[in-house]
Amino acid sequence: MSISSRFAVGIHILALIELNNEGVTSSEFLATSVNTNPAVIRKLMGMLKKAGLIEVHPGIAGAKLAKELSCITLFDVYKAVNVVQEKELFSIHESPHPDCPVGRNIQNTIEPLFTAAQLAMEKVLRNVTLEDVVRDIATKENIC
Amino acid sequence: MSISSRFAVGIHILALIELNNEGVTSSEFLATSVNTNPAVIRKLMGMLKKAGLIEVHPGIAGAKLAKELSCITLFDVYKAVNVVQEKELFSIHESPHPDCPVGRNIQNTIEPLFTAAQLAMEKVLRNVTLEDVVRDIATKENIC
DNA sequence: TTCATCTGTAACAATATCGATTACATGTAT
DNA sequence: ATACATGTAATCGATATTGTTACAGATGAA
Repeated sequence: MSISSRFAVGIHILALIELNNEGVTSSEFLATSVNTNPAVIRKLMGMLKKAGLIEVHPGIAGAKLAKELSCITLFDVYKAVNVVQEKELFSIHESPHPDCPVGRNIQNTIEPLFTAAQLAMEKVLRNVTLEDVVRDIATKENIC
Repeated sequence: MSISSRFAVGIHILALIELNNEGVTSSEFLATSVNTNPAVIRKLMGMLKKAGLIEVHPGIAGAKLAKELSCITLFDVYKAVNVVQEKELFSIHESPHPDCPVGRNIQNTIEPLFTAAQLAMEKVLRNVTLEDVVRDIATKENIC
């Protein structure tokens, strides 16, 4: 199991919109960089738009960031592209047998533990902004 | 996307082996409590056995814990049942375009961030033992 | 107005994983 | 020998992902 690459692609899209700030960042342009289909990009752009992260308009080429880079965290992207639902990173088997002490309690016992683990992961995502990502890319470019 | 319920079922199995300590914990007994098929349980028992968490023998009914409850963490179970590979909780799109500054750096930039998030989640799992789980179940039983 | 170009979106296929099911080989004790 | 357990492979339906095609709708320029 892996979390959908929509998350990684979403980050890619936002970083490229920023670094291509003076150009027109169309779905086709993005698709070439990501190496996928423009329709896939447009679907993701729709999600990012709905989450208020980018501005994009029908018939008008190009997307722009709707927020400061430093105000967009990886968690914002993660929620925008809908890869993991709240409290559902781990799935719990349904309908364990109620006549068994373990069966009738396991869900309630495990759920807060799983949620805590998920929140710890998400906390790391909250503490990284797209500015950090873009800066890292810029640094790597200058070194090479 | 959700992490396979094999993890939750693995915890269920180990907790029930403990609480049924004086009885015979066969795959059929476990399957009834979990509400699934005995073959599913046997497959999981094989994984738990391979990881050194339980003892179980062909032809002999019942499984026993191979370690102290307090020495088995949720992380041990998580690794045993093979639900998430190292550094692969998040998937990253392959083959981004090397002619683009973002395309040629995004993977290296993102990977450590994703790994850090995964490790934070796993750290929580390392800090919970099956003893904690069983104690919580026992507490819930006494209250009811 | 007409046309080219872009976004928005739906439908569909290929692939992978999960969980359940069935079947059967193998091991053990009586 | 038989009864019963584990070990394991094959298969199936359901679901999610990713890519692909197609087309409707919006926009701006000729």
